[in-house]
Amino acid sequence: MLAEPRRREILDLLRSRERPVGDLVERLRLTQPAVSKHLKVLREAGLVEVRHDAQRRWYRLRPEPLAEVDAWLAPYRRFWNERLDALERHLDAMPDEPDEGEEP
Amino acid sequence: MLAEPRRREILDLLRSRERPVGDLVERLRLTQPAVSKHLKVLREAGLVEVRHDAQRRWYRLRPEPLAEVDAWLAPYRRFWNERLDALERHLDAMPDEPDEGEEP
DNA sequence: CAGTAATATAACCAGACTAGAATATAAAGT
DNA sequence: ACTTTATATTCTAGTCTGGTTATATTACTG
Repeated sequence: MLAEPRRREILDLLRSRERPVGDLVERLRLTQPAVSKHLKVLREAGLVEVRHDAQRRWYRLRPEPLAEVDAWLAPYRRFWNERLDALERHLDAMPDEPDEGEEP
Repeated sequence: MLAEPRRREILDLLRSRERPVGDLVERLRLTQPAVSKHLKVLREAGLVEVRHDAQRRWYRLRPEPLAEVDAWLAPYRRFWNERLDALERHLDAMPDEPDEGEEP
């Protein structure tokens, strides 16, 4: 889902402002159907929403689902902060100790 | 990459402690080759690292790459916080207004 | 050294995914 | 009503991916 680079590009573009499909087509240098299909996926995942204005469809970002990703990430953030802190303390305490590491 | 549910499960398991492959195989109820392949992907993405202990391979989490994901997510976090704040203020200010969007 | 345990790699397959071309739909403009 | 503009959908072909079975590798054990 967020692995798809085009999809991430779309999200990045929508972060600054809402945009019609044609605008995204230009910037991504993809065909219009391809973009529409990505938008469909993003819509169904709840990551974007549409506003109809005559024939134009304005797409914009929706915050909630990314908050979920963020929530999933939260425990990892704790984890890596601990580890990095520990590393810092380690380096700070013993600045010329050889590394015990196992590199294949 | 992180879209893969099995891969996320593996990461979740490794968050608590380092584990040998067989342990992951049991818990995921997947065949051993499948797990080994996921681990390869995770290794190449730098998300996990291995320690050799006789025939056993102990896998453990590496913090750095998730920090990158977090960094990618950061601007979105700003975005949705703003939006949710705005929504709150909106609901607070006009408790019985019908819903409609705001333009840039 | 033969045998076994733990894991990795190879070969293969079925389903999912993406992109393109062609076509359909929807709303305006004339 | 016909045409144009903007977007969606369908069909199809190629690629990617995750899983399985079978085999190889690596390290301990008798």
